Amino acid sequence: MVTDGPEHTERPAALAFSTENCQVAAAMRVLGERGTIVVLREVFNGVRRFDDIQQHSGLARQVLSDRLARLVEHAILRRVPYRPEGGGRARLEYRLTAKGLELYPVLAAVADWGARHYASPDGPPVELAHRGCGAPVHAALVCEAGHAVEDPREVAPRPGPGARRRAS
Amino acid sequence: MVTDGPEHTERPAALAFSTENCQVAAAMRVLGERGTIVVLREVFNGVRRFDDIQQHSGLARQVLSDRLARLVEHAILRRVPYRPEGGGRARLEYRLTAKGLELYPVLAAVADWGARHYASPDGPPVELAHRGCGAPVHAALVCEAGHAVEDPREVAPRPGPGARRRAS
DNA sequence: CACCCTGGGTCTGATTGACAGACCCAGTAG
DNA sequence: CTACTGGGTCTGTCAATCAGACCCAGGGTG
Repeated sequence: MVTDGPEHTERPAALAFSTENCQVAAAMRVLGERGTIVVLREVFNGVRRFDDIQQHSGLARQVLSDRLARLVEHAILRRVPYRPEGGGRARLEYRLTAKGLELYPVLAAVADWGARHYASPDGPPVELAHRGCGAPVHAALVCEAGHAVEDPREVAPRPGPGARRRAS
Repeated sequence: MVTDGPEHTERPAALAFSTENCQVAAAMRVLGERGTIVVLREVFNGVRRFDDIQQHSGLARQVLSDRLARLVEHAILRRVPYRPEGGGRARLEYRLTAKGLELYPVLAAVADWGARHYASPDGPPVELAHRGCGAPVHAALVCEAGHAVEDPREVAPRPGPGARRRAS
């Protein structure tokens, strides 16, 4: 289906299928509001308290409040109360759930693409490292037969198990 | 840095660094507006004409117009005029550039996460296949030493070459 | 030639989302 | 008791998105 070839004379196959249950659309309903990915970047980088996230990300306070609430509601983040060791009142931090940690490939892929195309001359300010060996970590495409898919042109979308014909 | 461990008593290291040149933020300035990823989904799936994209995605026409213009401006998509074979007026389609194709890991990662957490009982309506062998393709984390990183907890963010101290 | 149709937009008033700044309340410490 | 701080919430203003209508250019047809 997706090639960059001369297919403009045929109706694309994808048009015949419904997008109602599309996994990309469903994910973007959760992740796609302004600032959500940036909030996740902060938490993945260890910045977990409301005010720290707000100042480091530059997001407006009630946008941040809304985004955090939604991420908690979707079980991507959880609120963890704690007491600072030097004493003082109970505070709150936001931590990733297992579901939230599964967003690491999304964040890594966005970071890789951003670094490749928009990095400053010095390179990106953050890189991901493999704890085992210290080598940098990247997002990649791999197939279930174990092949590394280096060229995006080797990927073809096709109808999946939940594909439904559009009523038209 | 990012563990889910008991680090809440220390200031997170990431706070000391500026986010001004962050690759995630830079990418999200391009990709993060409402509907952009969904537009890219359409084009990756072979839906390339304005009206087809509009109807299939459900986006409002001037939001779509704006998003397409921005994607063209950022050299992610290009406009290609063509003539239908049965005759008729010149038409336009939107095609991915090489830079645009490099977003496949982003789209795949989003799709994987969406399918895992929000798929309908039948499963996702679209899957990606490896042209060489036909096996399904996924986004994965790999390190530069060649290891597959299966557990997100094995990933640690660290300051990269472009890391800059915050003035505070 | 005139007329019609279609494709890729653009426009408009109404609704919703984001902003800066101010404010609030609860939990501590002194 | 007062003061301070942390995690929010509120308010008026501005920006983004919506549905529906409209526009214009490039064709084909009679």
